[in-house]
Amino acid sequence: MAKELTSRAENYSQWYNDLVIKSDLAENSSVRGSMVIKPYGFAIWEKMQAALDKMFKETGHQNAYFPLLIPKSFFSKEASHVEGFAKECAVVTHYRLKTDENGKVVVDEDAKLEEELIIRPTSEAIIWDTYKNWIQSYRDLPLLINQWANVVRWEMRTRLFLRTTEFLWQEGHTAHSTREEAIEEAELILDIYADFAEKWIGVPVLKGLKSPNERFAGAVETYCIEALMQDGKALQSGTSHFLGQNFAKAFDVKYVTKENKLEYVWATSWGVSTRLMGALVMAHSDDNGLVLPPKLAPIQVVIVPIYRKPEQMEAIRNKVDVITSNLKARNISVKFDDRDTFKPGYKFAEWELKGVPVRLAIGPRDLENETVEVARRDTLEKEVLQMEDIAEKIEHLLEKIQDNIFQKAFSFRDNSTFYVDTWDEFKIQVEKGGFMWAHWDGTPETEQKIKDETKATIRVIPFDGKGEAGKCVFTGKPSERRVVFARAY
RNA sequence: CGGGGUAUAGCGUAGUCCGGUUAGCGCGCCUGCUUUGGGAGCAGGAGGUCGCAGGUUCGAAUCCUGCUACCCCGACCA
Repeated sequence: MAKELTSRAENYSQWYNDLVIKSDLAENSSVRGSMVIKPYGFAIWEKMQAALDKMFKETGHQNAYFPLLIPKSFFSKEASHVEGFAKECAVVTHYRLKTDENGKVVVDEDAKLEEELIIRPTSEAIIWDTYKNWIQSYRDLPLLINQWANVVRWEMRTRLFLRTTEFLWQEGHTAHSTREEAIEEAELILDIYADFAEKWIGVPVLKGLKSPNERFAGAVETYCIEALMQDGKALQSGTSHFLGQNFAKAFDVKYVTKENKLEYVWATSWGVSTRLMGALVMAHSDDNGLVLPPKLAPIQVVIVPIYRKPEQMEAIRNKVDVITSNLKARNISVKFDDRDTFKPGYKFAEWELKGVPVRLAIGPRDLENETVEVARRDTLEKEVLQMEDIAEKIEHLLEKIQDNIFQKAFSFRDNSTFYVDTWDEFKIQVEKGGFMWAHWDGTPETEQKIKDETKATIRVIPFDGKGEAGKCVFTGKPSERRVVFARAY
């Protein structure tokens, strides 16, 4: 294992890359733009999945699975949807390989598909084509389906977790009988996402609407949660779309009302992806490595023995067995690092790099005094505690850590949030990073011009935005409320 | 897709300009002994089609031609 991590101050983006690789979350694969998620990283993703999946099910959603390959013609049905994704679709054109005269494997040109298949960049098309058959009556509604899947978007430039060619996500697709109910659904999901981000990942988020420029292709309204990373850039962390009747009309999905009238259904779609892993890494970690929120850490407590002789190790092991079973009884995941091939100092550094929230060290001194050294990853503080009720103390400590990293991220965001009223201020602040609450005249043209000049976009039109009126920071035209600008990932 | 760069062991690199013994070093890996409260030390060892394909030459990691892949900066994006 390499010893040094690039520091955040030195090169934030290098730090992020180093950290993801060195902490064993993921690595680049031999496939352009696609990563291998390694067991340690995947364990975190599985915990995210489990928590979200539970929340979806508790709110009446069911999981299903739809095909990876989508006939090309399906994409031409919703015009703005195609336009949004056309430039980044992988296309399957043949179904067979053969060996040529030089012994090389080549595509068999005789095996050309009648109609090309698109590897899903998102599943609206195939799902709405299916829903057409599932929905006839108001009794079939609402239809609340979620899918855990992989999708492919042929991005120009990729970064581990933040943007990869193939990524894992969940996508919810719901159908409703009224506009109001669909909007309610989109908002409900947004609340779930925000809750998950804050209570599990420990990342505070702003909730609100996207501006028209940033809206999902085919949506009437896009809701989002937006987080702020340590380098002052924003990360869109989840989106929930109110699709109106766009997809119902494109795929001809109608239902009969109680009054025996034929109506198009109302729709939503919503998703979060492995990008959340990127948010997790960038929000809390430091120059020593990952800092994982206890609720998502694959290993919550690691125990490092300190010993010289085999007899000491045995005495420690006996003590550790007791602690371990007490912790497990409280649903706390523990690892006893009894590898005899590494010294304690090495192990301390390694588990720090991997972000394990709590580390216990037990040596001869502790056995003698009935104590244990407890180190917390978030603050790097160490203290020696009495062994009595240790499991309970650790359980409380984990809660405290979960809370502390959220608070820390919250005050970071607070200190990186600015009210900006003039264009000069805007241009200066944008270089420093952070969320900028500014007035905007509401036109896509102005947003585009601001983006062209500063690379900053409207990240979110927040729900809790103060209703105060003002003048657009760029054009000086009247504005009803402030919106949040930032440079984004 | 535009601009720039790189390709040598699992990883990071020296050597390339100016061709010449057996391609060197660090990390990691293997074996042994000593070590263990913040990234151990010593000794020994294994590991290389020098990105691919041609060419020049007595001789190519090094020079020439073509190809490929990857990285960085833009435009695009969850």
